[in-house]
Amino acid sequence: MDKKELFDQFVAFTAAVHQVTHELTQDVKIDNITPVQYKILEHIKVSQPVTPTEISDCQHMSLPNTSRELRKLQERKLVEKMIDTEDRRKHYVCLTADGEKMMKEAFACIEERFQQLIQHASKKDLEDIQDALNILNKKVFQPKL
Amino acid sequence: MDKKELFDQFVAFTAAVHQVTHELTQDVKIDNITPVQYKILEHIKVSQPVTPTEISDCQHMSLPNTSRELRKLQERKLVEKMIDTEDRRKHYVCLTADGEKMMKEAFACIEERFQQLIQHASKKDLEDIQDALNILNKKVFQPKL
DNA sequence: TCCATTACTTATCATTTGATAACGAAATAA
DNA sequence: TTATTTCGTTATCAAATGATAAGTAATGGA
Repeated sequence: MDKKELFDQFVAFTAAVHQVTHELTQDVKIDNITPVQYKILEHIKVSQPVTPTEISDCQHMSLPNTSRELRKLQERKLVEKMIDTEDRRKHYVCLTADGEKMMKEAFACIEERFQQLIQHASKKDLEDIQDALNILNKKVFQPKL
Repeated sequence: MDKKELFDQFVAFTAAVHQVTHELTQDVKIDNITPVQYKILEHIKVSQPVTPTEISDCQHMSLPNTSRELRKLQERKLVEKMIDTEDRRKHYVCLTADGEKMMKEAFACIEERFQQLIQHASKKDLEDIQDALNILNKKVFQPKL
């Protein structure tokens, strides 16, 4: 087994993943949301409640810039902040009802495209895919330990 | 087999792929290259010779903007253009020796990090990973058809 | 020949994103 | 109490990216 070969395969694979991700998410109709703002909303959606610092770390952006984007999202009533009662420096960010609705629609659109992508897969194919996802998650993409 | 469940798994997986890709490529020492320029160089590296129109399509950017970035890369002697002798409207873009060197170093750096990522994988693990990559490529991420 | 199309360029402008300094309020440690 | 640290904000500036209009040159077809 050639590790170099595996690397080449890995590079091609990640390129394909990025390509497909782009196709699935492009032009998802969410009015006037910038890519960065969408990423933030997506992150809040799956991890809420979440603090600005956590968003900053996970999205690899500075806290001031995170704060700015959160303010814009808040002004548009897509997210809301709450102050931790224990430690009043901490803010918890959640989606508002509007924000939930928008993200739900976005995910529905993406899921529809995804289902189209695998529409021709047999029952066995689907199981194989699931197994493959599990293996790669466990052996390669697993976030630290 | 629940297709909805598979979608959720897929979303989590692609998020993990993007995360790992970011970790592998962040701070790859290539002096003053912007992310977009790096993507272009990467694309040229694996597909050269390539035309501006092809880059424009694959990188999802307009031809004028592609042209601008290529000019900057050309000014820095990282890429060079040749005119098609058959159809003199077409330009073929390639990496210069400097460009090749820079990309080779970048890939070496990324590969080193990748090998670290799978350093604890057994021989069987590596085979499993390879199989999983093949399955996903074929069943899901395969570019059209 | 004239016209339409293709491939690419230049120029310009708006928006998004990144980086940094300076500040405030709350918690914590001395 | 007085530091010091943490979490978050505002403000400002620079750079990267996106969008669009206009232009050139080559091709190919009528």
